[in-house]
Amino acid sequence: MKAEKRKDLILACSKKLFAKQGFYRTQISDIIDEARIARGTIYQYFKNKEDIFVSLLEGAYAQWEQAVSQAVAAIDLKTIKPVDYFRLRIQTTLEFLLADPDICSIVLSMGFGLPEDLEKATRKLESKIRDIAVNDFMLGIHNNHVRKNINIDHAAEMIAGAAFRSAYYMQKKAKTGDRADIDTMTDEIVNLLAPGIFLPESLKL
Amino acid sequence: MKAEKRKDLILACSKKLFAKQGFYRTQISDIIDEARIARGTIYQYFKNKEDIFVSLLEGAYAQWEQAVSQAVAAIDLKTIKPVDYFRLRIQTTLEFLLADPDICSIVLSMGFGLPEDLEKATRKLESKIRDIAVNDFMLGIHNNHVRKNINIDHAAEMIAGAAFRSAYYMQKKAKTGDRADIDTMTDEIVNLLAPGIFLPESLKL
Amino acid sequence: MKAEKRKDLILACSKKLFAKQGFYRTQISDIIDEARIARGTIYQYFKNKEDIFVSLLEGAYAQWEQAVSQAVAAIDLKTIKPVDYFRLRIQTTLEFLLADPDICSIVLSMGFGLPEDLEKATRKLESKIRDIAVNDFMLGIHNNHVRKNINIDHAAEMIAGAAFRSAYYMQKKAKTGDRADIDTMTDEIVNLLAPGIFLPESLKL
Amino acid sequence: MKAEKRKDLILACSKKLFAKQGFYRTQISDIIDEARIARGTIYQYFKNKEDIFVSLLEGAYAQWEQAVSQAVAAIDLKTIKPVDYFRLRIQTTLEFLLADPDICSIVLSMGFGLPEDLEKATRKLESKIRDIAVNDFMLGIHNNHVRKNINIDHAAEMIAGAAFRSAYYMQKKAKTGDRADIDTMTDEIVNLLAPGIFLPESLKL
DNA sequence: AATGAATGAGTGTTCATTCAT
DNA sequence: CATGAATGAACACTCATTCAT
Repeated sequence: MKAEKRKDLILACSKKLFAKQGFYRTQISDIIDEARIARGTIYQYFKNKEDIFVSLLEGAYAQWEQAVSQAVAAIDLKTIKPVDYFRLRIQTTLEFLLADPDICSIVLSMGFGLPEDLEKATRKLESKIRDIAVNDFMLGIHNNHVRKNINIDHAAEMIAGAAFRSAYYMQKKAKTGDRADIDTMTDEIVNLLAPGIFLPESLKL
Repeated sequence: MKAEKRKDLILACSKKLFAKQGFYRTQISDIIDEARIARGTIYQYFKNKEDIFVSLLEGAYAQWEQAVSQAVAAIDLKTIKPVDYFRLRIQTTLEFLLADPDICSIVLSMGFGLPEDLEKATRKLESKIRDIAVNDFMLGIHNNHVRKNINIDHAAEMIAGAAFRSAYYMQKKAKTGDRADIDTMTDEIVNLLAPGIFLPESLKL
Repeated sequence: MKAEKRKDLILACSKKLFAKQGFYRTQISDIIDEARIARGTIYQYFKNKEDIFVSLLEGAYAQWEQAVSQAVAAIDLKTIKPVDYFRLRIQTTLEFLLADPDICSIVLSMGFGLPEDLEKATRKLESKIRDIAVNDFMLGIHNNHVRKNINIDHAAEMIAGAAFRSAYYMQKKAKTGDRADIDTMTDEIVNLLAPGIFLPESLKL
Repeated sequence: MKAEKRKDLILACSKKLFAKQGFYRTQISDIIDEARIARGTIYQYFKNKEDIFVSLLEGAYAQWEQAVSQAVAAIDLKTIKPVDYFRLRIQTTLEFLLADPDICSIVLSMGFGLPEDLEKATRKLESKIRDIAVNDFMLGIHNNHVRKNINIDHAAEMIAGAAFRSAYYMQKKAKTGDRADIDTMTDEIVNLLAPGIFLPESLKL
């Protein structure tokens, strides 16, 4: 149990540093200073610096999956209105991203200039968010709630972009991430995007 | 003139490499191999590696400003319809980003993990796009075309995100960046966002 | 007694590894993996890695001394013929080296690139073999069996070299080290060297 | 040309250090101190530490081949007596080993505990000497100069061992390596080994 | 102006040893 | 006694930058 604590400590400190300085500018020295551990200790828990990074993102990915499935479990899919379903998705995503703003920064800011493995890990979370949006769109079109001429992939891409950007915006504006802020932010996103997505009659429900 | 050629060569090669591999993974060795020049030559034209990066982005920024002012000069601000003005903005931005997909990659992907100076240079272009959106929104509200309860900053942030993401999406989908692709893409963005921005009567014009 | 077992286990595993990989490439991790003990346990029985190495060689040295004295005790020094005495020396040495091929590898292959202490321990066995050869030569000259113009030191050096090399050769050729192989090998060494050492009349005895 | 000088300097200093301390105890720091160059300079000429080692041995190997072919070119193979041919081989080998005592130390002392590549490079010279001995033996048997019941491989192994050991012995005894010393040493080796190799009538020639 | 050999501070990683449990 | 997590000095190697030619 102590060991797990240690590993988590390293992950927590690394996350903070990666978020602030990125992968390359974060040195092993920074991490051990932050975690107040010895140089060698890191290598008892992680194969190398890349391994820390990948572990971090995979942890975040697991948390995200749990958050999404919890959110869906809490609603009645039979009666929920399309726009409210959309709103819930946005809200869940924002909550998750703001609960872990460092991961949000890392995913947002880590670019193409990473070794293949890290790149892949970084994009996994993003692409999963996109995939869910794609699924929702297909269902919405099938149920006659979403306009038929929408380019699903492109729209999903833009919505993912808008969500991440909003989370980034909240951080930048030093929004606290509490319920009120998230609700306001969610409303703004929904107000901006819903009219372009849903058919008028669905919107009026 | 020979000298200017040389400088441009270095910039062109660096841009390509920065776009593909990022700032940190791109080594001076890569650049001199690509440009087929000697190691020391680089330092005749640039103070250091960061200087190349900043020059690159400032060049892109200058081009962007020119593109934007040209686009505005070409239209009649008196008669243009609000949505068409919006469409033009999106189109100009997409054209610019796709004319220089490497710069697009760099701006999109270079994250917080850069030295302060580079970070600033990277964000400059992005923030300028945002600023113009903010101005347009304020004008639109004043002229009663844009709904009044919009959060201008946040909306601008999301639109910038959507634009960059769309350009990234086009690259990924290997769209050629020719007129037809850009027009389609522009329509999709406008169709998604315009209903959430403009008042119904403006939209119908 | 349990403790002694443990110490022997560490020595046995270390010997195997040192023989295969040498001193520097053999890590403490390798030894504990091989011996299936905990990291710290090693330091309960040995001061450090060097101490294991020295213990190993000193054990081998003790065994060698015992083997040599046993062999001499078994013969009648009064009646044995000079060449047979030589043959016995070679045989005893080969038997010993092949009984413990790992030690043979270690002594043969561990070179000058060791810390002074280890170097000394490694050479002790070799030099002892040489010393005995020197003594034998002196006796042989005194008794008029060995040609007088022999350079004793040099000859002893070469004979030691030949003996070790033969043992190495046997290992390499996957000779089993059983009696028949050793006898053949002994004959070959004696046939090669004896004519150059002994006076013709001694040889004919 | 300057560059070649530099490479040779690094090789010379490394050779000295490898001979004295072995591969593992010789650090890059030692080499740069000895050669009075900067850390990075080494890596301009060699891929890594192992590459220096291998280059060293391959250089020695090339020199050895040249020495051997020169020696054979200088004699009349038709008229030379078998023992004199043997003596010439021994002399050539000793001359070579003593001309470069550090290489001699390295080959003699580097053991099995090296990475595969280094091991192979180290053994190459040794095995070449053995191969030549094997060839000579086969010729000698065919011409009825060498006794037929000799085990060629084993004898070659022992002769190689004796030769290297003799060179090592000369170094240890601080023999100067000049002609007189080499001649004496050669005679001693020939006197010790020739009677066990050649048939009596060949020896008397 | 152009070159590319030389530089050396800085980096991730290893591994023998220690010590609290 | 046995354990194995923790340690940190030591290591090979990198790479942006300099500077003599």
